[in-house]
Amino acid sequence: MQYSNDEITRGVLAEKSGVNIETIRYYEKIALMPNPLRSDGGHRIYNKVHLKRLQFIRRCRELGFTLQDIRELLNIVDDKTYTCDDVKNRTIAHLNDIKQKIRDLKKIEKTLKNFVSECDGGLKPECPIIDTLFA
Amino acid sequence: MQYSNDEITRGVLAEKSGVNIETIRYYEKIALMPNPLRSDGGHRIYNKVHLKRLQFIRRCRELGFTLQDIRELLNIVDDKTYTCDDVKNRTIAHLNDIKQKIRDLKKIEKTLKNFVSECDGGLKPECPIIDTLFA
DNA sequence: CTTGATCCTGTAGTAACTACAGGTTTTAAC
DNA sequence: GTTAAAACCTGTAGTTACTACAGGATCAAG
Repeated sequence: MQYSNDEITRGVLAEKSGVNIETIRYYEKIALMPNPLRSDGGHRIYNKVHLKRLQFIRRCRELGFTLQDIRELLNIVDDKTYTCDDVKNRTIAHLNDIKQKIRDLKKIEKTLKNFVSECDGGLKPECPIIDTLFA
Repeated sequence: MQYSNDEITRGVLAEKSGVNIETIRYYEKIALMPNPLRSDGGHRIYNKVHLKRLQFIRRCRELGFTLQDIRELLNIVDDKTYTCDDVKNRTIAHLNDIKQKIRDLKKIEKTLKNFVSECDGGLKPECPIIDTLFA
């Protein structure tokens, strides 16, 4: 069995997409990726459509979308029932989540900075950080 | 069986500490919390020392420390082998993680904002966000 | 002494992967 | 044509930090 010009193995798909080879199988299991064709011996055969879809998923993940978000996006794209309005609103909702996370982390950052500034870095078993957290 | 002045049940400990009642059992299982005394009938009996420890854990979690970080902190505190220097360094290391996370999220925020600004919010199945992610 | 609240245990589910074992197929070299 | 290594196959288990449930026991109040 030979893979023709457009056809690639899972390993090659992993390389080209930047997605872990095991993760590809995982996405298939949870039906984010379709069941691919198989060789006579049972090896998966992928093509450019799979690659595009997997890259889409990877980019969405890098932007912090959950797999559920991505599933919904892919569904409306597959259906062609999506609108720019819908996608925009989903993106805004996600952006708001991200903003909230940044706010939360900044609060933590501030607290940690205060903690660090109160430590003399001495070598005795006494520390204002521990004292505060145990108060 | 009666719980005396200092002694409290798991439910009360959960309330006072702000930690979920099931989570308390989880922390015991993974040995972050010690095995408490038991009543004749097998119910857990906690006291103020448990409460302090659990609050310490909760505060650390709220600051984004992992359970492994907290385990190490508790170990050196229990041992009395901790120093201000050590705690300070751990805190700085964690602070750096937090800073990195903020940077990562800000990058995402920027990308998402760009995406949103490019959408006209129309009702047709065409959207620059989808186009970009699928490119 | 009954009843309802709380507790007990073990186990399973969540998100999003990642890694492994033990076996088969494919490919390249000879 | 054979062999050996690389890549693939499957199912399953592990990761983090919980949370929730079922089915039963205990506890406190009336």
